[in-house]
Amino acid sequence: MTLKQNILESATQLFATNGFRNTSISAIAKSAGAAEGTIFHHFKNKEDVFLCALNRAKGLIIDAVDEQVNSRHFANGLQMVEGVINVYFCLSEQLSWELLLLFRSHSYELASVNDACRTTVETIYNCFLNAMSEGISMGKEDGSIADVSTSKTAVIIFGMLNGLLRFDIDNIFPVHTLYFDILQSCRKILTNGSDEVQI
Amino acid sequence: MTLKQNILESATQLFATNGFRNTSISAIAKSAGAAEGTIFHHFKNKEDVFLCALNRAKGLIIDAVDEQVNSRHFANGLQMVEGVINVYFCLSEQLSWELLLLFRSHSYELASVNDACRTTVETIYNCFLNAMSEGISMGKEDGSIADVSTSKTAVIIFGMLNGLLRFDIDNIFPVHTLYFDILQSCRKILTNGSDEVQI
DNA sequence: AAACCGACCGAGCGTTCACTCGGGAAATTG
DNA sequence: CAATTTCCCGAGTGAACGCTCGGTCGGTTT
Repeated sequence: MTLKQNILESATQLFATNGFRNTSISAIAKSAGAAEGTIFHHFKNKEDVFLCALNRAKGLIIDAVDEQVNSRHFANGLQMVEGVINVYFCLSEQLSWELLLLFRSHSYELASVNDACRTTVETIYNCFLNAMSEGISMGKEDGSIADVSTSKTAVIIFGMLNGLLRFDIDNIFPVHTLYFDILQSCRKILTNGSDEVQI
Repeated sequence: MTLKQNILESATQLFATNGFRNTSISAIAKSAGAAEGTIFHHFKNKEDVFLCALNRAKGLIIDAVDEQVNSRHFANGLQMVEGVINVYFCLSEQLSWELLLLFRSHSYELASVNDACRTTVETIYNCFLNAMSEGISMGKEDGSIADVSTSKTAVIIFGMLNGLLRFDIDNIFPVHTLYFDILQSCRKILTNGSDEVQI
């Protein structure tokens, strides 16, 4: 582990927990065991640190999705969608710092003025959405999913996961205990009748 | 409109758009047409300004829900739930500053250490959740809604709305165009079969 | 009229923080 | 080995900002 990587990892954790503005360079330096000057040797400025941390998170998230979804085989489309949902829940624990970083408002605010940031954020979201869409269109062909709009349904289900996960993060409701209920709700959205809904 | 109210309104808009840390007292003062000292005459400190703005938002939101849901009569439970969903979408435009303020991370972070803030945030969320729960249990009695867990389903649907609304706010997807698709998905969650799903 | 009081003002203070800079140590190159 | 580059350090700087404080002004009370 090089010092530069160490800085990025510390920055990820601190930005994720305290936000961009509430995280000082000196705090990152202390956490990474580096001097303040060292950070500005490796990165242009504080914003660059955030961007590089977000890029690192993008790599980790995409790799995880590739490994746990894209390289796996699913019996049918519905199961693939459920696989994506499951991966998202798992990643919220395995890569909690990285997802928290993505959820920070600074990511979106920076994305609206910085092209590099926008593509990074979009890439992460599309990674999930594409996998979800692929599962839905596969399911529409093999009959496990009803005739719904692929892209719209993907956005709705993904938005639902995001909203519920944020409830968990923000300590509003312990949504993790609702995993099976959420899966059930997603099945209802994807299948029209109750006949196909079973555990 | 007193100067104090003016300050709270300006604070709401600035906190909502820029966040707590990125909003300076001087900016609020300038926007409200007041001097910095005046703000500290009416409020203990910057955090107090935020808290009072959040409390003001709570009042506005609860009044709106009371007026548009609790005082209205619905033909059945399902329609009441759809009414709550509709109100939530409407409020995201009518009271956009107030909802944005609630969505700011500072609200949750402050809520975890400040009792007054926590009850304020909880009150706002419970306002929607209670209305939703009431609609669901009513629907289970009149037959318009299937036999689902009232509280769990309320959280899931509300979480879905929250997640999708944030997609809109964060400029990830223009979710407002999906209103009818979202309603349709909620109906599927609330009713087991496709027989009851119709526009 | 005198005393009082709340609303309001804005200069000033102390702190925090992003960023610079000059320099040292280690690695790389010729 | 000398020269050069890379990595790393931490004191110093200037700007931003939360908050204090002494003061003015208009209305109310005695």
